[in-house]
Amino acid sequence: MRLSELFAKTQRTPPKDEESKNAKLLEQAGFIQKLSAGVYTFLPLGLRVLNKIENIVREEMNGAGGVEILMPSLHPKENWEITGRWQAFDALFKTKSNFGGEYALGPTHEEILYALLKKHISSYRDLPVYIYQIQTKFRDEKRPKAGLLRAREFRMKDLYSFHANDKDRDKYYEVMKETYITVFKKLGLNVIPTIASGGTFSELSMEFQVVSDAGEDIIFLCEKCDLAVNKEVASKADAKSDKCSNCSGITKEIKAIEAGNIFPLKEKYANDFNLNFKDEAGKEKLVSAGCYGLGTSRVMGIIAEVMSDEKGLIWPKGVAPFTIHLIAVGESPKVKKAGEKLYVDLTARSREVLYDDRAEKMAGEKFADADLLGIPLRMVVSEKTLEKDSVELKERNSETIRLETIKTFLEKYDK
RNA sequence: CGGAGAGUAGUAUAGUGGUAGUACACAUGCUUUGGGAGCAUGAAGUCCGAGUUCGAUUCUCGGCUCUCCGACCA
Repeated sequence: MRLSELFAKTQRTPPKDEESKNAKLLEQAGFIQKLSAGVYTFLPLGLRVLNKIENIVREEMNGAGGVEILMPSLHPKENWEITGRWQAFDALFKTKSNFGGEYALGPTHEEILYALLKKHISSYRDLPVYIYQIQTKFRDEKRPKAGLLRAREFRMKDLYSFHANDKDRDKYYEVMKETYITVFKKLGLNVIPTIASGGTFSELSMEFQVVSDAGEDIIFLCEKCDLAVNKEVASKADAKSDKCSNCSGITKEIKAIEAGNIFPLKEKYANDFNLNFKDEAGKEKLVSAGCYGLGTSRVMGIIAEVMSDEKGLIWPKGVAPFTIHLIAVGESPKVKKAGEKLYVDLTARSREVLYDDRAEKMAGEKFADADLLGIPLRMVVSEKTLEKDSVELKERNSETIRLETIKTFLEKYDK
């Protein structure tokens, strides 16, 4: 993409109506734009990051046997009355049709998926199934905050697994746990699997926490055996603030952000929806389920929150909006021509290049923008570099600048 | 939902009971081209409503919005 074609501008100063680091940086760099509290537009660069994140998640879910679908956001009131959550779910957005009928804007999709599956599950032969979607969720938060970390409208991957028995379900829970660890690694995030509250229908669950002062959660992490327990369930899990319940090591109290959460649903909603199947003996049984959530837009916020310096964002390679930020310095025809050619050649080699071809911009501003946008590799072409048929290369997370001939650089991507 | 703070141009800000200023961005022209350039000209703004006042962007009240702290986060 050419920067001259990117309508979304960077700001020289951070926005005054944001306090959190992720919102400040992402808005200043033109990745997102606030519409109202907790409601953001994803601008071209931000959407690219979000898509990268979601594609990594998608790939891993598929790898774990997940089958993708897309459910509606508009949920008939009736579905939510079946579980009692039309009243019980505080953050439920409710709306009405002008022609009759009330709806919820989906904050989670058990109410829809269980109803859907009644048509598709009737025998143990139909199980297990692993169904997921990546979709926009709505939660009427009393106080949205911290940019993408707690929003009213956000993106989430939610996978639901359905099993013939608890043992099978527990096995898949472990599969998902490993899958989540892999996913976050690919996303470039260090997560701490943490024992947490499972809410009303299961004793415990597992959260994937990222250490950050911006976090809303406090976890107890053992320095010796790496056992982590969310403070909210410390007593339940027999964890203490200073001593590990597992190995008697010392625990630290750390602030963290929840990036994902997996937990058993057991038979709770199967009971509400009467979702059952015939086992081998022809006996009717309730389907046992698990639920696995991962906030993809929140992950984008977390990365911005924990990976940056005073100059701007620093994206991990896997989720960066582009792999190369190409800058043409100066306006000489020679440089312009070389820049164009590099852009075309690299794009032809499947490199994702953001080309700063803005003729009217000073070099300084281009460099400042490159730092702000945080693309992993900066490539500069100028009169000076062309004297040696070269380009200048600099990683965003390093100060080292190296010169490499254009030929050598391109050859790396030939075959 | 309780508490606190803040709303002035696209962005960031100054200021005043009496014609609203600066910087960047924007438009036009000339100059400039390796870390947010220079000169000139131009366009663009006081969140909404009521009250006080001859006159309110400024004072008072109400509302709306944003941010932060707390509660909540199934």
